[in-house]
Amino acid sequence: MKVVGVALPRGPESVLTYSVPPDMADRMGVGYRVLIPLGRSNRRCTGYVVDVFSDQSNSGGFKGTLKPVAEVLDVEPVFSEEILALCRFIADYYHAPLGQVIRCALPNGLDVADSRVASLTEQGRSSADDDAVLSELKDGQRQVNTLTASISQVVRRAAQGLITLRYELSRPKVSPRYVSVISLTGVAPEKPLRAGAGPAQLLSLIRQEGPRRVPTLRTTIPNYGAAVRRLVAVGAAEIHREQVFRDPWRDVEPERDTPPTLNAEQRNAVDVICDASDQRQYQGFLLQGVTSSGKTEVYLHALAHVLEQDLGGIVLVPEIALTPQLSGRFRARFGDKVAVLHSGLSDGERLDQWNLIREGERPCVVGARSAVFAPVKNLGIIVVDEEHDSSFKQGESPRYHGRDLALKRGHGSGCPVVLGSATPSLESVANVEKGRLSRVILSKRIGDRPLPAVEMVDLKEHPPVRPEALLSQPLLDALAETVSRKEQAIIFLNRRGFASFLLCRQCGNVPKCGDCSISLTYHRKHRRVSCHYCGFQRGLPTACPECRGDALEMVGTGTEQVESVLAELLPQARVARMDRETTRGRALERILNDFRGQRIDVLVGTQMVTKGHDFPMVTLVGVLLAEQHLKLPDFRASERTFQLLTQVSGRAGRHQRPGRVIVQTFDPNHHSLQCALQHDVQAFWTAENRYRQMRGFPPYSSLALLRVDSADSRKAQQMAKQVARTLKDIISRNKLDAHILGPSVAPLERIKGKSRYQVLLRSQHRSSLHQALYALRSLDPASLGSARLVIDVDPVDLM
DNA sequence: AGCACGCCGACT
DNA sequence: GTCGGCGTGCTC
Repeated sequence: MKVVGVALPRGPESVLTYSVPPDMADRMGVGYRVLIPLGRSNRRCTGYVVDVFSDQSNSGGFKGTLKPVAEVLDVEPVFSEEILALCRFIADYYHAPLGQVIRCALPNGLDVADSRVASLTEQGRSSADDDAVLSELKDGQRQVNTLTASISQVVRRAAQGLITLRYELSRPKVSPRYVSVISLTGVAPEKPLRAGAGPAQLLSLIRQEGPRRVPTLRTTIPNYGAAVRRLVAVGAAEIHREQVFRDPWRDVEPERDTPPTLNAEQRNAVDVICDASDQRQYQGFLLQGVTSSGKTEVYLHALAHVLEQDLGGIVLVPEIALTPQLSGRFRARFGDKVAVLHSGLSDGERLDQWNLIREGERPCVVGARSAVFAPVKNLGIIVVDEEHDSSFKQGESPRYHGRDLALKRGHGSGCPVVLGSATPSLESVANVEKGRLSRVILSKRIGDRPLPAVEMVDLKEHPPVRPEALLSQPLLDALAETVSRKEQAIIFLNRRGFASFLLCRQCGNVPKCGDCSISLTYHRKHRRVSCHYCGFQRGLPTACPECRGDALEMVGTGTEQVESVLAELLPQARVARMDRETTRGRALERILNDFRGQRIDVLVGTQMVTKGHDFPMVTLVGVLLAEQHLKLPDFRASERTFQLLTQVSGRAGRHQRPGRVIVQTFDPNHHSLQCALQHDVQAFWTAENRYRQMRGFPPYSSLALLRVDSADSRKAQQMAKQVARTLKDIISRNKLDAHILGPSVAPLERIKGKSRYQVLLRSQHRSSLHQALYALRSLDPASLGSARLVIDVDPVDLM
């Protein structure tokens, strides 16, 4: 009897063993999804087959009788051995359950599971009007967990014979979509159709234009449903079902472009990458090119080469940069070979893209971090654009880093991996020095255009003329000048809303979110305050919630305020704003198009404006508060600031006209700012490296952040102490070269009603780190109680 | 995650 | 006394 190991997307974290009924044995294997009975109720759940054994001796030490697999859900595997190997690595390295990792690697919404469904019995129906629980079921059966009544209430009524409970398999949330297509059989209708009527019109339409999708006839054929039925009835036409691919490009005109000629540096970069690809060998590259040096064109040429060899490629980009413009460039070059995968897609669109990739129809994938799991066959290249970007790290379990997995997958698949950036992470630079990555440099901007001149405006010398909007005179002058030349400007401030917080002039109180230790941000447009961490909102308080005084003052500048003050000070300019608030749904596309089409002169925005955009007429970039992030309690604060400044500066002067960047700051001497001013990446690394080495931070050590969350603050603190004690114990008992920092209260002390305490585990050797983390599993999980322990390996921020 | 079991406070 | 609340433990 065959036996399989099944990993589950949620719930039990270990791989469970099931026997395989003989009739299923040849219809499944590793990579198939199966339904398996679970628990004493044998509720059926989706699981992933990760092991197949030919007999029961390999069942992982489980003693009892194995339950049989209930059903095979797929006709072909949904993940390959290659992807499974990657998932196992992630489960190991990031200390996440294997099933959860596999779930992340697959499109959403495919899972099915039994859920408990309640319906009324005859007896229940007769008393339904006098019982709140029963009356909810009058319109038919309902899933028990959607009822307002508690489970025990429902169970009791079931025992009384008022309700029947049974399990029913939920439908998958997404599945392929089909449409009916009508085509001609070639058989002429026996009796001639009445000329001019619906059926005759339809017949001649199909004769002229070929098979039609039935729903499209609605507007062209009178009474189209009847016409279709009639044509089929007389034998002239037939209906078949055809899959429709929900297309994210639906309304976007396909463009074609011709590859430009590369300069010598670009040519060289493409050549070395293609060489590695031709040899089907893993090699890691760091493509370090100043902004506007044509990195994307290098990717495009390398991909073109790979696609010519009938191999596939994956391009990972930060979510925020995955605009229609960027993916449009790939589509313009490679047409229907391109699939996109990002959070803006509906589940249906994503499933269809994923299936097209799996079937080999779309060998080129452009997507956000989870696209590293894309089922591309015969990978010839993986590109990670803006590799330094912290959004490649997933903020929830499994907390993987897309860039590191790209390297891992390339290693496993034997293909080159290209990490591109103007401001590489210190980790990648260190990997160059260790010989793990080969550095390829693009030192020249396209067309030998100079880098923009960066000027620092010391806000102590030039106090903002409008303090509430952080706008100094030099910047305002430059803006006016730019607009008068019919050129465009970008103003960057990494803070949404109108005012960052309210301050009571009487008692000094700053209204905070009830669930988070975060001050509430004022949004003028909606006259509301909101918490940027949990989304809590309320109307603008008229009085101080503490002292009831009416002296609430707005403090701190956000993009909304900058937009409004600019509109007032520069009435001749058309000012728009781009941040999370103004870019809901398709609005991002509209703003980008308007800016590109010069229907906007000045674009005020958050981080969103810094990434990858290419606007020819932008000649001025203003940074309102450059040191904004330098004071954060995070060892990467300087690195972030340098990267952000360099990226945003790179938006200026990308085409014919020279660019100018004005950086406002109260701290003009900080080395991050100075290095960005001089465009001196090398100097920044040298200084930053020295600091990291001295303090023992990555890349000179490996870190894991252990965070304990609990609604009960004392419990969280107590558990963090226990985690620290356990780790200390493990370290000394095994003589590990690792040590811990903390426990300490997290910099963001409370989020969504949970108090957070943390312990930092640090080691020179990754293996010691992992040994300690493995041993941590001996921590009695029961002692955690209602507290939750989060393990974040290689954290990108320590907040 | 979901579900069963078991131990305590609020009612008849 | 019992009902029904929720904390704790298990799922091949």
